[in-house]
Amino acid sequence: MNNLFKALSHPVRRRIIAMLRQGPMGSGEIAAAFDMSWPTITGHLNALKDSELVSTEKHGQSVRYRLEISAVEEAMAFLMDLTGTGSRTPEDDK
Amino acid sequence: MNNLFKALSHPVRRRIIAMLRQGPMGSGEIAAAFDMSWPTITGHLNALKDSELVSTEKHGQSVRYRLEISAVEEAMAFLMDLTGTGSRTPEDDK
DNA sequence: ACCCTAATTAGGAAATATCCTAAGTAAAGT
DNA sequence: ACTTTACTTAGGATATTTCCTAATTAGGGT
Repeated sequence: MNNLFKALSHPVRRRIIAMLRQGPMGSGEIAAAFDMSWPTITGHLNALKDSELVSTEKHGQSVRYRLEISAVEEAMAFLMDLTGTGSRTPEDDK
Repeated sequence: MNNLFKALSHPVRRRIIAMLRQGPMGSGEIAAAFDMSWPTITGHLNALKDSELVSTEKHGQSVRYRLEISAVEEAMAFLMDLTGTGSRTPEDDK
């Protein structure tokens, strides 16, 4: 939960997940879209993986990154709870 | 937008906004709920104010912090766009 | 005027994040 | 076996965040 919002807190990582909305992409393909070194992007991808916002899948020598909607929904649930009037547990605050 | 997610990225700040769900609170009242110094909590409150997730209102010598639902909704809109299939603009990625 | 209560700002130490270049791994082609 | 392609890990400089204590501001009461 904490890693989730931390992952979302960087503009580059948000842009990456926005890109992945259209479907899985390779690491290099993602890196090419940014004005930063490939290793830096790998670092951001690792952060996204730690947060479970993305998952990976090897396809030969390339690695495809896929957006994990379930994690996005988890973040949304937290925010929804803030706007709604429903009941909540202390669990939500972690 | 960036400040918004950055504000949400710290567990203490998330707990604060969860507390404010039940209504506005004073700075000291909030600080008392944490095992940290009051100035540290003031720092977090300032971060929340910068992100526009909370607003303040002076009431005599005490300051009340209020949750701003509109900012929560802005964050939610970003996430919703990720899960949905609707069209999107580059504006969203900021 | 003086003090108390409520809260913030200042300054600084320690931890974490962000970015780079260089080096390493691993699959695929020749 | 060697090379190329695709990508990650290692190491390190710099920037930012997080937290503390001490000092300050501001309103209210006596």
